[in-house]
Amino acid sequence: MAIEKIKLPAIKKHNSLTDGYIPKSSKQVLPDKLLNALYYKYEREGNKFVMSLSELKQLLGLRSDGNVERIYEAIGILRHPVAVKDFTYKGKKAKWASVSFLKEAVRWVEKENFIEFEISDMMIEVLKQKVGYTELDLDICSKFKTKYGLKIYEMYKRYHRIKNDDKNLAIIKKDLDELNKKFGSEYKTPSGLLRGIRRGLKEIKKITGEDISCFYDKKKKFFVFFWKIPTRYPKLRIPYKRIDELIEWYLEHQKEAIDIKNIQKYRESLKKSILEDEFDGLDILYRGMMMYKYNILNIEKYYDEITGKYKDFNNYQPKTSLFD
DNA sequence: GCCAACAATCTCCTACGCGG
DNA sequence: CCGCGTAGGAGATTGTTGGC
Repeated sequence: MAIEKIKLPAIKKHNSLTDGYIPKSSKQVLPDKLLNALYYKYEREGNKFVMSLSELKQLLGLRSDGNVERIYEAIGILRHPVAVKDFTYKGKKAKWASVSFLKEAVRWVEKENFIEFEISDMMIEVLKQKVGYTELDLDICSKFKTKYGLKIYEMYKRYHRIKNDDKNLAIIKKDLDELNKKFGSEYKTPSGLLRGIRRGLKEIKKITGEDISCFYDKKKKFFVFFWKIPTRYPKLRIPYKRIDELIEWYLEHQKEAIDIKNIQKYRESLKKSILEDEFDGLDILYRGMMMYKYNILNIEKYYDEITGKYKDFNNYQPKTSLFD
């Protein structure tokens, strides 16, 4: 069936946990990936939820069997307490607190293939206040094998379009202490840390294709990360009257959408991201709709390469033979 | 000091067989 | 079907050493 050729973009997930506000994850990426996966569930289902082992493995990007011990270990790390200062919780101001991200995780005998999680609301609040939101794509995050790659990628997503003097270049500066904290390392010299950074940048390039560079400024004593800011397209690139139709088309072909509890709210968030041109894979989706719903083959006729905008099409010719 | 090369250890992933 | 344990390999991580 032709329709299977359309590759739909993954739903975006928020992640506010990118700045090392978790216990030192030593040499592993897994606790970081687990954090992303749990936050993803938290956003959808609140602070208590059950998750099957297979779903968890999928979210962590583990394809093989027999990783249970490693998962237990990662869960253990997220239960370590962290000291946090100066935040507001439920209208009250706190000076200091000792909090752990995960309150408890249980695997009951009677429900063997599931793990029951309870996440700390307070910790989520702290993280939101301290570091804000970063949109991450779990499908991409789960592919990382090195903590350097994942951490730098999270930073990259967070400061993706950061403003600088040079409008075409995003620049982030961090000193040795900040990065040691971020990576959970204890390097005493910049050169040691640079090795890991280079490996991470190489991995990011391999996984996402994004080109990020980094060097150490010896005089000012900080690391400089920089990348080209992609050219901005006009905000709305498809005809306005096609937006709702495109969302319906997306939902029809999006298996994950079945799990969404508040479908109307989800529709609104999709619309907003299309209006702001923040919807990953808009082109593929829109072209897919033109091609498979309307049987339009000369798509380029409606697309302006320079502005990235699509002209509307009027020739309504529904394809009737699609499912024959 | 920094860096490259070497080396020891660790992590991640897969394949396979076993048992429910 | 699912999960568990194990073995083994690729590659990641980190410490060390010698040269500049």
